[in-house]
Amino acid sequence: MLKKLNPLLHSELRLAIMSLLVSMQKAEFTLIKEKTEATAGNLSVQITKLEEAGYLRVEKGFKGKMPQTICIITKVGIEAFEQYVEDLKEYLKL
Amino acid sequence: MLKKLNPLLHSELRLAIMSLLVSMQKAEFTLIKEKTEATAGNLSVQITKLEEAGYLRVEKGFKGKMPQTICIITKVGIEAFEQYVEDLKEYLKL
DNA sequence: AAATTTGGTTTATTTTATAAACTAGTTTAC
DNA sequence: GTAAACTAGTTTATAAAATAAACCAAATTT
Repeated sequence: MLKKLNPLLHSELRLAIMSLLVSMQKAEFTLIKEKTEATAGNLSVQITKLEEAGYLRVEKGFKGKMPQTICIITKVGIEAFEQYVEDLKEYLKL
Repeated sequence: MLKKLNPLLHSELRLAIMSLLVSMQKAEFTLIKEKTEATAGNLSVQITKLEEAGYLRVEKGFKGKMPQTICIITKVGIEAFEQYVEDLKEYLKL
């Protein structure tokens, strides 16, 4: 019947992050923060969870003198997202 | 940008309940329990939340001598479900 | 050079989901 | 006919998750 939804993706903020990255491939922390309107703390926590799952990679560097965190979606992440979409479609009757 | 998802519907079990009711219009507690594979306690709690939101109506009666709880989806519930589907589509890029 | 802002992380709190325990009655087996 | 097991739930406690608040280090502005 209905498949169990991936709990890592079935979260509004994490889904928004992944949705953004599916379109853009990579994005800065600050951009993700603007687009999702999340607090920095919440975003930091959720990015770490996605990173630990291997759904994205984090590259830390500097932009001028300011620290910069870039998130890059992985193949595993893209596949998980696509699977989640398929599973959800059955709930939504699409 | 991305709309805020209705938190009442963005829950795996509650979404499964509503998904079922969108197809069937009404269903017994026991049937919903079988189809969703939820525990009775969890189901009871989530049905109450959906009822309090006016997304479904609960009718209590007896089937022979056994108590019976029937859930009937409301217009408000159907509309909320449809709106949720529209909002989610943007996250899923459908 | 003090105050504010940027770009975050860590920790604490609140909310939510889930399971365990309980209630009330019914059916079955002795 | 009564004890045991089952049905159909509800209530309460616990676990997990989301979120916010507090913090840190460095940069920028005044």
